[in-house]
Amino acid sequence: MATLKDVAALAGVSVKTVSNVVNGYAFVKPENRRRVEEALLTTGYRPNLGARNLRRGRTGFVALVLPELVVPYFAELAGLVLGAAQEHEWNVLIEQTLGTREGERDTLASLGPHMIDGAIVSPEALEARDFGELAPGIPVVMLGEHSVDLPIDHVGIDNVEAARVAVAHLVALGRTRIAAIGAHPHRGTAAQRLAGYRIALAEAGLPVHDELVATALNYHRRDGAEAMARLLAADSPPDAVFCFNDLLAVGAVRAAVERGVRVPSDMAVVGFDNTEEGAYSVPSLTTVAPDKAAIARAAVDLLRRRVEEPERPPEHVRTPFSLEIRESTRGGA
Amino acid sequence: MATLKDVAALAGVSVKTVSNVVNGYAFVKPENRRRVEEALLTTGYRPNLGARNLRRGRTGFVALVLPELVVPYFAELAGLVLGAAQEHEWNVLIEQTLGTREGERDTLASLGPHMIDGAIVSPEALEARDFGELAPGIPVVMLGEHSVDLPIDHVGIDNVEAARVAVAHLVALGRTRIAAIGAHPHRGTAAQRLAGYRIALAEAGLPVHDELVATALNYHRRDGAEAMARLLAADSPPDAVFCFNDLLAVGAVRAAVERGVRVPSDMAVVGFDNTEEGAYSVPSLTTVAPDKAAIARAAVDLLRRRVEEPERPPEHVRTPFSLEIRESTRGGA
DNA sequence: CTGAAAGCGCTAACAA
DNA sequence: TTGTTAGCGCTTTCAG
Repeated sequence: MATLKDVAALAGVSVKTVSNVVNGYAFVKPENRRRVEEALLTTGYRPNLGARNLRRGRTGFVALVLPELVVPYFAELAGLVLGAAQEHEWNVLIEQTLGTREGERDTLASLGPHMIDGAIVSPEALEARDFGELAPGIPVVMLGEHSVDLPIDHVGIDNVEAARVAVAHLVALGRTRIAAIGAHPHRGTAAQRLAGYRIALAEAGLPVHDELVATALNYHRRDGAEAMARLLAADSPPDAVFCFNDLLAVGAVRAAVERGVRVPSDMAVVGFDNTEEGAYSVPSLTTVAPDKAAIARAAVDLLRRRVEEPERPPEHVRTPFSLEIRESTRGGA
Repeated sequence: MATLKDVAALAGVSVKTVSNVVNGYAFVKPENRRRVEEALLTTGYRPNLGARNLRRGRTGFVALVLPELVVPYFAELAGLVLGAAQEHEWNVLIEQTLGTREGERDTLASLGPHMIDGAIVSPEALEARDFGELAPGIPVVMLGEHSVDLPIDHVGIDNVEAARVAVAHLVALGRTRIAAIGAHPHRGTAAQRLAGYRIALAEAGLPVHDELVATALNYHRRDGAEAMARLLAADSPPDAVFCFNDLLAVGAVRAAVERGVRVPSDMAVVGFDNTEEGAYSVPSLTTVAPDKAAIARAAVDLLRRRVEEPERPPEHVRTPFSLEIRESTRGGA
């Protein structure tokens, strides 16, 4: 593998000149430039980015730390982050934490402060205060949970309002026993969505029945199915359900259908995330649609700004969302 | 950020000793070890992996090059590769090519031979011969398409046989007008699955009707829906369809249902990939289930062996698959 | 405009 | 057992 030195020797110039050509420095004698370019070609020189980075003190890598790639929301988001990062000439290192706190700690710790220029973290189990000690000196942008008190850049939607809108939609349909699936003791977003749910019910003058709030310790299809099974087994089952993500909703729909409960006539279902899966499922899923592309762009952008200017005050970017109304709350197929 | 030198100064020893302690070298005088460990702690030293790698000549990174993370099969596979790589202390850099040939070329080229120890590539548009020139000197393991003539490590299932088994299942159900969705002019796997489809029909003494073979230039849900719409609009529509991936199948089911065609009674559907989505869709999807964990493990393992021993003859690992029979070809819901 | 040389932080050969 | 030192390949003063 040819090095700068090899090229210089072949072209009969110093490494400096070669370096200048490679890095597009303007003032190089045309004759030298020509010879260097020729030598570059014949050697098939490729700069050693590791060495360059060591010298420059940056790596060209950012880490994207997320719970699980099998969760479509994260897969879609990851794809968008990859694209956004590419525009800033960043390569993305994806790390799965599997949602455990150790996973999230280890990941950030193991990369060390040297291999990455920064990290975009979508925390699940991680607590706010972990961040400081965890990634000392690593610029971090946080996704999802909104904790204004933390001095960390953050991007996400207004989860309370989004949940409120979703449940208000069910109310407007005339549903009165509206359940929620996805309550979770330690997840900030879960708490916020639950709050939105409660607000919507209160606004409608509907009581909050505790037995209609189903906990889900994971947000997979299976958990949604199990939660729905529990709700249906109760004395007076719900006539609608707001699920805290699309995966839960898909599982809930499946469990309902298996028991002969028709969606949406017997049971209206709203999800959250607007994954492509939900748009094609039968029935298609009404869902809260965060602007994922905006989230990805904002996160990468925020990270870039923080890298360039480490001392700037942390920023909280709120991205838009909409409610995507589909068959699971309509008459349709 | 503390360096080795800082630690050495603080502990009153040489960098060598500190390096020895950090790297777990056994023979260090206990007294020195103690002092170094203390200095390590008070400085909060973290090794600069970039520098270490520059010295060692390896990077600790592997690239996983795939078309799109929004495709659940790739998301699931990526998750498994991440896990398998972790066991070999590799970090994974995920690159999306968006299925274009340029994307695949650029990706491999841009990383350069220096930032990654190797690459696992799931090609879509890339042609066999591209590989040599593309990644000169980079150890590469190829996923998916099986091209024995290429001197490159490779892992995948027997696509011809898998397709044959899938279609034979439809035949056994008594279906006689069995369509295929997913024919593609340039994809090796598409050609193989089509071959398996033809073999199964031939074995059953069924004719191959060209109008029952639907092309799909992409393998997304939308493409499946469109293909199914075309098939249903024909004079004598099929009574079963074999889709070359689950996404196509999901789209096909949706298009059928929208037109009042019942699955499976009017139209049996088989997919390919065994994504979680298919297991929870309504009706749940019969599908060819490749052992994705085995693929991920084999790929990482093959890559490790190639990195260690660059001159070994290329290997072709064939991973197992099974046919997962669910509601879309059964009586069920 | 270009060359020589220092040095990013680390490992390893060689000495002591 | 530990210290000294030479690089890994690159960028970047500093001279010239």
